Amino acid sequence: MSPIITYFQSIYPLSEASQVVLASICREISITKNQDLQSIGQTCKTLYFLKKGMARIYYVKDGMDVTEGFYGEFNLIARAESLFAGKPSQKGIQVLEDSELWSIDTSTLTTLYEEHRDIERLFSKLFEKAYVESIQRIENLQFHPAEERYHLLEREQPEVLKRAPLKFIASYLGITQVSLSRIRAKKS
Amino acid sequence: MSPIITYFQSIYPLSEASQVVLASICREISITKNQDLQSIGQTCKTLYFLKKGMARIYYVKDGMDVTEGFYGEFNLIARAESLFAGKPSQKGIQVLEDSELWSIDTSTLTTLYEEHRDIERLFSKLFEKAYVESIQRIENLQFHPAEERYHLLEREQPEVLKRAPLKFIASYLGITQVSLSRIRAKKS
DNA sequence: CAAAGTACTTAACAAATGTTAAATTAGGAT
DNA sequence: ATCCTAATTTAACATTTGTTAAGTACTTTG
Repeated sequence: MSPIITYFQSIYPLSEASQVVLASICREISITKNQDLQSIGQTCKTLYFLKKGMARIYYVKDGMDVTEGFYGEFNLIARAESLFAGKPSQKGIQVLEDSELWSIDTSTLTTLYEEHRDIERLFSKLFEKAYVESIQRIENLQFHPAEERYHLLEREQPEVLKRAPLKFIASYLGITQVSLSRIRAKKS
Repeated sequence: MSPIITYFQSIYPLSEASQVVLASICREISITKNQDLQSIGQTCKTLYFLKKGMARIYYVKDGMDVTEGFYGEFNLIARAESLFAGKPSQKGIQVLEDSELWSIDTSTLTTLYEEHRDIERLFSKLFEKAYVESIQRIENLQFHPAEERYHLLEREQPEVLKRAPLKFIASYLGITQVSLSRIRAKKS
């Protein structure tokens, strides 16, 4: 049993048949450090789940690279705003290290929905999960000062602090590299 | 045809039968200014759509009242993090003025999903929409300074500036009332 | 190994936002 | 209308964060 199917089962139970057909449309791919999985301007038509490695979604604002989020193993990676609207995304997906992942073509996936209602519900649940995470992120950004946001990240995604360069972490937290360096210095 | 069904149709087309059964579970309710529609601590089991009026979702952090979002006519109002997890919400829903709305009990709604797949998809779409809005809100909070966030709100939800008191708007923007007053003063 | 680039830190100063408190204005209640 | 309260603005000062620039340390590469 592929580990991604095991993961899916933990989110929403699937029939035998659904497991098989879903596994059949998951492609395994590898990608090397710093490569773009999806570039800015492409319309999101593929979902990804990391088997090994780490990725980020980013965009460019006023010429500055801004990291919107970090994604580790088994996290759903997609640019929802593009996927749901069918429009080109202003965001790209990049891996921070050599990574292996599963990719799922969304148009193939949605054709399965008719026959396999459990698959449709599985992905509804995955997007619900992503939605709830985005709500929590709003809370963090809205009322925690930069230093608290840093410690929150430290608590909730400690791997990010080890695996991502400072500039990505800083823009993710909504502050400058210099500010982040200052916050780090305070700790010791 | 109830206006709420017309609105639903614009999101996802429904069969005649689905329209009728869905309309039958929409209850119309009225509530007076400053009342809580849902209190902090309750588990979210009801979805609301405003017919007339304005509402906000809020929570309390460090004794401070924080407005998470403002909702106008036909907006889906729900505390998703509680609904999807089935756990009590740390957030409340309050109306800012005398309001009329439709309420939908979620457990009744989900029983309709089995027979009416279009209804299930409609609500999936409504939550997708809310998800995309939350992603945009993250972008706003992450990289716009307070003054830009204010002007964004002015552009995207101008009614809020007229209908909500300053303190709610300030906490929504993630700043103090005093800061917001300063920003306003600059304009003229 | 040397050189060049990248990542990270530190410092000094500027700008933005927070804090406290007082002054002003607007609305509601009687 | 008048009083009372809540909402908003203004001011003065403290703190946080941004900006620029320099310096150190670490990687990569020839």
